[in-house]
Amino acid sequence: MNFTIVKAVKEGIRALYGEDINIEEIQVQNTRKDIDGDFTIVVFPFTKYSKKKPEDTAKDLGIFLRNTLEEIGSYNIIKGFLNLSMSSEYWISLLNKLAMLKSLDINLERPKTFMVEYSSPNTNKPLHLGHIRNNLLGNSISKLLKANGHKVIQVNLINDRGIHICKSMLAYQKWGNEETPATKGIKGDKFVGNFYVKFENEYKSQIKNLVEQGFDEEDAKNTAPIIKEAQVMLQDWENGDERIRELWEKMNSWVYNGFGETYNNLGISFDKYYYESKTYKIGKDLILKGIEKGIFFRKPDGSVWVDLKDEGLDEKLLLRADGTTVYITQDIATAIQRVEEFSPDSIIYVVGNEQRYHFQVLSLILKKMGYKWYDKVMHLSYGMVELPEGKMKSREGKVVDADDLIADMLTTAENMAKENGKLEDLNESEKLHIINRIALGALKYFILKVDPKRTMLFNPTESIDFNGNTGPFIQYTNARINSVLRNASKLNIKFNGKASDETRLLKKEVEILRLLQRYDEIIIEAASILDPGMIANYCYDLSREFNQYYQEYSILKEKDNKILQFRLLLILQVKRILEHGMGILGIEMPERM
RNA sequence: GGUCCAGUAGCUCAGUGGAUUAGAGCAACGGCCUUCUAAGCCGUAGGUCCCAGGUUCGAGUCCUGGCUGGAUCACCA
Repeated sequence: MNFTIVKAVKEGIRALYGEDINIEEIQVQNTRKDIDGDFTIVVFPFTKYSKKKPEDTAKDLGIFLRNTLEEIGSYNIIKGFLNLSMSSEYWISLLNKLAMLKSLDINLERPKTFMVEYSSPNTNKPLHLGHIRNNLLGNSISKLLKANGHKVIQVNLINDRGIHICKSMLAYQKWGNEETPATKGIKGDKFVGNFYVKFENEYKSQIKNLVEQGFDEEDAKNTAPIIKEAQVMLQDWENGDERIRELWEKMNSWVYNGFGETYNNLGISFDKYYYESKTYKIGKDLILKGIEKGIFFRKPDGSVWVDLKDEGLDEKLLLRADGTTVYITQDIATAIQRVEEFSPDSIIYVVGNEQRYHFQVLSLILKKMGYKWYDKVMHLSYGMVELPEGKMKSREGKVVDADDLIADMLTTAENMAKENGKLEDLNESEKLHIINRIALGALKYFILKVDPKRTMLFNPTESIDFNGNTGPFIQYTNARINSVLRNASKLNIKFNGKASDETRLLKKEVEILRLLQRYDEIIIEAASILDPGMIANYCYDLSREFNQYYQEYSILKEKDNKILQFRLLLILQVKRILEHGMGILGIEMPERM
């Protein structure tokens, strides 16, 4: 419709003032809520053609548009703004068209292929709230792109090797006593994470001792015996030492079991896993070849670097002096592998904003290596989740653990249901199912409604809300609609799934239709800036509109069958869009609550 | 110090092609359940949109400078 109006305005300016204007000059916006109208045209830019006051120009244009477009019912003018109100026939046909759509996904002639990498955990510590934001964002972005008609490959790159893993392995060797997650009765990732903490504690106390003996801080960090041992272990690992490899595989499998449980709870899955341990060698070879080609250079100590000064950056390390690889080494290899295997149009890395520099460097190195697709590497850089006392630090144990948080949400959801006297007539498993959806809905919505690039604050003492602009509010709206539809069938109301042209519409109904009309626009825009928050806020607005409508007017008590049919169709479409939108956020709707 | 990001109500956040009187939720206060689910609805109160300039008929939005907070510039990942 938007475009139809723009075209008509262009014609109008030509007919009225004889000027052929650029369509960029024509601004058609959605009319503000408190003003009558559906679309607003800003007429200020046209006054230079009309040589008239804005009000008079708007009047000319209003008359012209009303005569040209039958969809326009009426118009009004406020200052330099021409507000158009569409006819009720227009809205009803819009609703009927929407109802006939098989899918709310955008239909694209030429879908693109996106690879979305997210989660990418280290196998030395359990997941925390920051990872939750990452996982939810990655998952939701993938769904958002799919809803836009694209093909999406969701991948997870497991950082399963490196000095950090050796730290927990070493601690296990020293203090593990052959315990396992099973004998201890705790989740595998937690079990391994504990040993990582044990290492860090021992490391810290060794540094402290050395400093007391007169070493300076840097020296102490480098010469502490335990870090030396870990470095040796990393070399042994790279050399394929069997005992080390065995331990490594055992501990990693514990971690994967633990992560699997958390992913499962969050409703997240991947199409493909990449393991750093399998790609780092390819990366190393590529670097060595790069030296021969003169792309990279070796320093006297044997370490390998790339010089990015001509790109405005610094030198960057690619291989350590002892020949072991760093993070970026395998990222280079993985990117190349992915392009060869899937030739995606874009690889989106969902990684925290602290790694901006890293991905800038990655892309530039690929460019230097001669890969023309270097600009397909896209970093979706999201903000940290902070606690009231500041950033979360896993080494200091100042984190909100992912599993604990999910468990807390479940308890809260259960208490809320009890308090409100809900779900009492259901059996345990039904109750659990619904509570689970509500708890996760609250958590997911809380995280995803915030613009990804913003640093967000989480206050654990003020637990996540279930009222207001929240997931449960939207789920509740949907549950109410379900209830109306159930009652309709109990009352033997025959629903014919079509609205009649002759239905008279309430103002509130038009407001809802206006929102429904914008849904595809919202999906497209949200995808273009990779912000699921837009979807969340849209669903909230729509839910609010519906609740106001619901409170003020009765659907099922309506005597006029035409109106009743219209209302049923309207709320069914609201439900459909809410489900679709929340689905993009990875939030499932309970049938009732 | 360089680069990047952010600063909107007491708190958490919308406002993303400049446009009509800057919006929600939470917290506070006051109303609405014999009427389709009150996890809801209505109302009251709450603002120097960090500051100063500039562009514009018009700036929370664009530009410049500054202030504050965060990230980053590692043989960490």
